[in-house]
Amino acid sequence: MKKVDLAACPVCSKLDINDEEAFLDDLKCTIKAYGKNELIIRQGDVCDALYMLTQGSVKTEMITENGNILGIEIIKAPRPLAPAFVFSDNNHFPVDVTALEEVEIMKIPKTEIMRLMMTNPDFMSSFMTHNANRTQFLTNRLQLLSIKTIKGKLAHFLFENSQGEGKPFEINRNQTELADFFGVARPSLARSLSEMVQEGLISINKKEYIILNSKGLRELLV
Amino acid sequence: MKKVDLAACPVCSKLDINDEEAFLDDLKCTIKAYGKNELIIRQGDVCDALYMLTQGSVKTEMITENGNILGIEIIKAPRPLAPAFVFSDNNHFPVDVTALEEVEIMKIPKTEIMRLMMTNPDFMSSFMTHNANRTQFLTNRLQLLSIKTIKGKLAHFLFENSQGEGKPFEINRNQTELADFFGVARPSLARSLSEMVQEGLISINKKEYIILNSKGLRELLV
DNA sequence: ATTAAAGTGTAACAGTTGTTACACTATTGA
DNA sequence: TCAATAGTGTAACAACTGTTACACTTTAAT
Repeated sequence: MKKVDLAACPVCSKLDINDEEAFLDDLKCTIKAYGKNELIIRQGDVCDALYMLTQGSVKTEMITENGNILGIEIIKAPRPLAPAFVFSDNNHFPVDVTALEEVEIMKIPKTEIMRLMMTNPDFMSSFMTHNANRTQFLTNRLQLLSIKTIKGKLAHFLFENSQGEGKPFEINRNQTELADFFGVARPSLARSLSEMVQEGLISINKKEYIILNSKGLRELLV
Repeated sequence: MKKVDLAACPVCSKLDINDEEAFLDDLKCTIKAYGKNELIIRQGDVCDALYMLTQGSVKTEMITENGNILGIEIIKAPRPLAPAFVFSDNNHFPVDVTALEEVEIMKIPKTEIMRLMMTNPDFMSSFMTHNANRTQFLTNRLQLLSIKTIKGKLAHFLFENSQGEGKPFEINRNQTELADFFGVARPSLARSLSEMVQEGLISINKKEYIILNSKGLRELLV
């Protein structure tokens, strides 16, 4: 079995690394590989186990009832996928999960997770914290979506990623992906971006952005 | 101390009821009362304890950066408030919490929660499930917000609450609250509602709604 | 019963976003 | 190097929503 970097995983980081092999040997789980662009999990699938992404990276996206795509996030190994849903009463996945490259998924039964939490306080604590952080992530998405104007969303998003006025920073999404992330149409996003550049609020060079006028940018949030 | 209906609380329901008194006696916690319309928790407050709503009801709402209000939900006792955030790395409350009537809040330190989870597997399981359900709730909110048209949101919302075509059902929110819930302007919501009534899709009498044409209503989601 | 407050219906207009279409540039693989 | 593909810039118009304003109805309180 390929070695997994347990220490890098948010829910396993506190495990005693010396026990790692024993830990993995004891664990009853199955591993499955997926190719690039393959659909790993479909929105609505029953979630009866913990899906741990051990190799590669995936994207998650929510398909709304009117067929639009709402980008959620990009996840890199090692990290669990939607861990909270293993325990929910209505245990269905809320998103589509698609492989961005060659991917390996470890599927750990719910009973095993329960056993780990019982016997391993550190695992339990990490698991709780990770789920709490996921909730916070969703809350942030909610906040972003609730900003009504595209420029407002952009301002919020740019402030979140910037280190300060004048300092260049990278956004590793293209316009189409950004538009999906915001839940808006691509040409509308492009229009807002070019207007903000014309107004001297920001500058854009490929995927490198600079905030030129944070005061003016902040006014878009008012 | 006023008796609390532990069995009705989602995270305590599996506790042995015979131990209830001992459970509450052992628990190191403080209780505080709030009056109607009093602000109990402010968005951004540090969350270093579990806030358990033991009496009354509250509403939670998110204030966006542009000052708009996004209604989240109405919570009735007994239920914990934002339990997941006790364990998050950035443990700040994501919402304002306001008392809708006379309210009592039990504040349980994080260390006590940890102890309960360690010593009481049923509590742990309930706590996990409850947090998972909360995540699912947020996901649903996200899905609702990501529907772009007001009529689409309404259709989604009405289907969610209806028992079927022709069967009346109650919506216990007025138009202003519904508009906040959807994150739209009140007159815009009223316009959409009256158009949907005129088109024969639904009927409205005070807070009683009926879906008259579910086929037509479903088309608003496409 | 009367008054104040809350909630609803509606209109006109401004503003923002979506849609569609097409030209152009950049990137990638053969 | 070339061709194919992906990504970007932009325009015109339609569609939808927000804003503001005001009349009206219902509810709650005194």
